[in-house]
Order: sequence, then structure tokens, then C-alpha cells
Amino acid sequence: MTVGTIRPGGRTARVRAAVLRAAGDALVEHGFDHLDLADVARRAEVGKTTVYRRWGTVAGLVADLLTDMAEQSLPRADTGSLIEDLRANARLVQRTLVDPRQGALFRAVIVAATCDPRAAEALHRFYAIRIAEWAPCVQQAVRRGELPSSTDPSEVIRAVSAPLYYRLLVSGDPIDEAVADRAAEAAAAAARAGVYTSTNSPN
Amino acid sequence: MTVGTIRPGGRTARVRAAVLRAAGDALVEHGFDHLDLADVARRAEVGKTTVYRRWGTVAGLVADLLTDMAEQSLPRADTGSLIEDLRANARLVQRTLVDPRQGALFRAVIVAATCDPRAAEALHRFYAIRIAEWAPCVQQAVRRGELPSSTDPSEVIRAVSAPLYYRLLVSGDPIDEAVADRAAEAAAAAARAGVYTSTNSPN
DNA sequence: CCATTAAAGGTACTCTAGTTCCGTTAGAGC
DNA sequence: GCTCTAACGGAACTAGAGTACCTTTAATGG
Repeated sequence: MTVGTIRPGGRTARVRAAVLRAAGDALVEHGFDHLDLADVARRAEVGKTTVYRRWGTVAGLVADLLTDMAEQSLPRADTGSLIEDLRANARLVQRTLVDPRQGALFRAVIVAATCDPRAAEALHRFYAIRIAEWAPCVQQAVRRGELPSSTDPSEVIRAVSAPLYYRLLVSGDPIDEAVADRAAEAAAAAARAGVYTSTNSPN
Repeated sequence: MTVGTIRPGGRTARVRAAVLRAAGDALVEHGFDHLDLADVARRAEVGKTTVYRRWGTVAGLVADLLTDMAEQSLPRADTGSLIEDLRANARLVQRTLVDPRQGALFRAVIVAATCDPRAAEALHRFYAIRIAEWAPCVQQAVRRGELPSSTDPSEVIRAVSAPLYYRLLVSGDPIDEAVADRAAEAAAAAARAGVYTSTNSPN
């Protein structure tokens, strides 16, 4: 065997999978702070040296967890109506954030992103992917003539999620279906009013 | 002197002020994680035992810092036009989040809130106060007939901030004046469309 | 199937965040 | 201005997160 060969197969991949799963569990239970890499190693039935060598810090581990999460994506809706599509998106986000496990996970990775550049990079890529996945439903609405032609699709999708994350992280207000629906309606109303057109350069 | 007297005056208050200022500086420099209470004590020229005794944990200290921040509030705008008032609010938030010191501080306290119940409580009270301070400009717009009568003022104010915080914490996209203005316009458009009316109970 | 060596595992160690203990300082009441 | 004690300060101590070092396992290429 030649020198310098990388060995991603078999054991290495198995260890990574076990550690990431354990990291998710530990994050949900203890949160981003109070997260002990030795505890993660124990849960994953893996040497703690391995965890420290491969991931180094809690933030590094979370960054890898996010990269892994970005790979599994959910299909977007396509109902033929902008408001219905946006509502579907808003409710998907709402259910995710309200879910005890998923919600805690998202909080944890967002926290990690504010502490570590790699985690931040992974988080931003994650949302860039998610937003790009849903942008087509705005583009279709433009083609159908529901929205101004120069509407920025990403901006509309971001506008749907923003109020939900604001509640999760900032105001702490409850995130129910009514809130999700209002977020979708608000984004649609603003888009229709031309707020998200690229020609709209406010003084 | 009687047993059980509390002594908030003089030294105690001085120590608190010095520690909170030092905590702010340290948060801005190192962030919420990597924050060492011994370091805060050193900066404040105070015994580290004192810091541990009075605040216990990093999260506890940040919670107190937030309580202190909530007390100093900025006056709201009153231009006589909804969109102008909302724009003023959006730009105020934008400048705060973009400012190196303030931005880092806000990130830190939001992170602290996801880790500690007391910090969360303090954060939610902080934003409840800020939102209540700005709600009157929506109420006036309602009185002027710019918005439907049953519009929820708090919801409009939240809608202005949400996209900015979303960028700060989630997507990592830049937060410039144009973004702030768009946030204000979007909130105004949605409000005018009746999205934030209490009678709007989406299926 | 065998040789080679990434990558994992175990143990002993270090270093520092957080605690304990006790002596000192200074604010509140008379 | 004297007393009492809440609150602060310093130093020694403890625990556990993170590191270093060396051994063992198993993936890869021939």
C-alpha cells in the first residue's frame, strides 16, 4: 500500500456515523454548552481520543454534524399557488422548530455558528441550500404572473422563515401554525407589493 | 445593625457596575463560550470569588447584564408616517447589529438565552420592553387610518426586526441599510394587507 | 492472503475552570 | 464614631476537560 492513502471506508465511516448520532443526542439533552466530548465518545462507544483527534472541539463536531444534515434534504411543495407553497414551507419550518429534538438541534447548531467560523460556514451553506431548494416556487409564481418579474426568490423564502426563527431565538414567543401561516401571508403580501424586486433600491 | 439587612449601596453597586462592564468587554472579545469568569474578575479588578458567588455561571452573569441593558432604552421615532417610523426602527436595529461591539454583545446574550433559563427570561423581557416601546407608532398609524383597525401592533414591530436577526443568526447574509428598509417596507405592506389583524385566523 | 500504515483505542498526565475556607473590608443602624 | 455583619478578597484545593504517548486494529493495494 502506498504512503498517504486516505481511508474513508469501513470503520472510519462507521465511527463518524456513530459519533454524529451520539453528538445529536447529547446536544438535545445537554445543549451546546455543557457538551462533553468524552460523553459523546462514551455514547458512540468510541475512544475519546478519536473524537478529540478528528473533531477537536465541540464547535468542530457540530460543524460536521451540520454538513451531514445538509445532505439529507426534504422535497419542496408545488401546489400551483404561491401562498399555498409558502404556507407549506412555513409549516415545515414551524414543525421542525417546535419538535423537541429537531428544535433543540437547530438551536444548538445556530449557537455553534456564533462561536466557531467552521460551524458558521456550515450553517450558512445549509441554509443557502434550503433556500435554493424552495426558490423555484417563487420563480413559478413570477412566471404565472402572481408576482413582479424582478422579484428576488431567495428574499421571499427568507422572509417566510425569519419570523419563526426570530421567535425561536430572540423573542421566545410561541411558534404555532397560525404564526407560520401569517409568516407565509406576510411574505406573499410584501412580494406582491414589489418589496423584494431587485429594482427596489430604497433611498 | 439588624440581622439580614441587604446592602445594595456603595461597594456592592460599584462592584456590579465594574463586573458588568468587564463582562461586556470580555463577551465582545471572546464570545459567550471561551468566556472565563476569572478573566472578567481580573478586568473588573475584583476577586474572582466575588464573581462566582454573585453570578455563579457565565449565563447568570449575562442574564444580569441583559437586565441592566433593558433599563437603558432608546426613544422611538414619531415622524407621522408609518413607513418612516418603521424605517427608523429598522435602521436603528440594523446599526446596532452591525456595530462590532453591540452586534457581538447581542449575539452573545442570545446565545446565553438558549443555554440558561434566567438569561432566556431576561432576554424575552428585554424584547418585550423594546417592542412595547415601538408599538405606539403602529397604533397611531391605525388611528390615522393607514392600517386596519384590528392590527396587532407588536406583531408589526416584530416583523420589522425578524429579517435582520434572521440574517445575523441564521443565514449570515450581510445586514445593510437596504435590507433594513426592505424589512420596514415588507412589514408595512403585510400590515396594510391585513395580515396582522387579530381577526385574521388562517385556517 | 499478506504487507503496510491510516486510523482507532487505552492510559497516564496536565492544566485550568470552578470551589472551599477563612480572613478582611466597609456599608447600615444606633 | 462605634458595632455588627453583609459582602469582598486571597490562597489553597479539587475535578474534569483536553493532551500526549504509545499500542492495537483493520482498510487498502498488490
